[in-house]
Amino acid sequence: MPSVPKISKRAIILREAAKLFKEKGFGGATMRDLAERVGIEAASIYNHIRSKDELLEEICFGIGRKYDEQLSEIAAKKISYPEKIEAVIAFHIQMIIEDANAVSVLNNDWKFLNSGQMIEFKAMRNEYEKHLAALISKGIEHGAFKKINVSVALFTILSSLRWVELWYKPSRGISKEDLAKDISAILMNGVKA
Amino acid sequence: MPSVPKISKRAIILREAAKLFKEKGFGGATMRDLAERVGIEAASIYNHIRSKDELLEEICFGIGRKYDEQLSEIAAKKISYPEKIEAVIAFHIQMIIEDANAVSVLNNDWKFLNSGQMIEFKAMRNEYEKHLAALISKGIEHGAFKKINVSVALFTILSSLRWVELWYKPSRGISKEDLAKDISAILMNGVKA
DNA sequence: AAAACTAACTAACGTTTGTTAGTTTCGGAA
DNA sequence: TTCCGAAACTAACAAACGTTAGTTAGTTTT
Repeated sequence: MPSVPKISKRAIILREAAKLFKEKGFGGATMRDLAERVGIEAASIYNHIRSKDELLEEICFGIGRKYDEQLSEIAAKKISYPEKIEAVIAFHIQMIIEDANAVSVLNNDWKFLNSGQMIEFKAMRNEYEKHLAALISKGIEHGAFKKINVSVALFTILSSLRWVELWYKPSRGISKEDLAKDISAILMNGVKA
Repeated sequence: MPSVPKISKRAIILREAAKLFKEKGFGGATMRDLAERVGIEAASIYNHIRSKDELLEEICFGIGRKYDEQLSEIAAKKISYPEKIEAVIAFHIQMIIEDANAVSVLNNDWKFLNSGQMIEFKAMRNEYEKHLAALISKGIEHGAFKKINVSVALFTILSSLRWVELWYKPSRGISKEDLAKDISAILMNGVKA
């Protein structure tokens, strides 16, 4: 009874893999390194997973699905378009903070997915961007946003969120709510006085 | 006389290395792969360079110095602070477009520098960010910018430029001048109508 | 013409890599 | 206690890695 683990070893391996991939990159991370962090021998890992590739796949698509779900939820809400964009900004920050390692892997190491999975991943990402672009387009039509280039706005917003991954630490003493508010303020109203 | 190359082989190797590192990451790139692209055997590369690490070092610091120089030039110009920030945006885009591969390596693979060089690199980058942050701070003091969190503004601007590396291709039919104008417009005045 | 240099080659080195096979350990159910 | 399956271990594999050694052909310098 005391030995029933609350978190499965597989989950521990995935968590440590995400951390390791973030630190060293998928190519630079070794199974022996991962094993040491988990506290077992490299060969023993294969009692829980099929391959190194499988780790990457599970991290990328696991997080990817979370993004999809959240975006769909926000899109369905009955709020204004600026509020929707602000909600997207807030949940991106939320994801980065509560799942920093996995998000980093998704952002940086997706290109090491094997070819079939990479095609699937790109399709998923394209759809996400299209979905978000549609929100901006409609916002422009409704007069809520300036008549800006939608692609430029889309990627400016998405990219401006990515640095949070590298920058955020609780020790900086700024809450995620305040951070979301500050970033939203800049993207919505700009820096110019 | 006809065999005097306009570009040294070393330069060709560096150019191809940047392209290869961008595609596969530093860890995923192999010397044999690089050699094939250059059209010689892997061992022959070592007639021109000392090590794989040296390639990374030269790419990262070469581009890093370019950034430093350009920023200093802009800071010294007698123009308004918003104009300075816009000039920074424009030259970042310029760098990304004319040296896409090397910029990508600097952004993504600096963490594979060996420890000494990595310390040096981080110091260089910190100084760059400080330099740019000072521009924003002074802009706020002069009343040219809103009273925003300087760090947040700094990283929002820097990050919002990085996607250009992944997104820009001439085939999209937008000039770098127009791109700079669109991004500047969003960062200066926001998306809200 | 001799000597030195450049830049290519082939072959191999010692490691490290992801992974497999076979074996042992151990906690819980019967 | 006995048994069983899960999960650890040790040992090893073949492939790939960055790099070195030794050599050779062609060019430049003296």
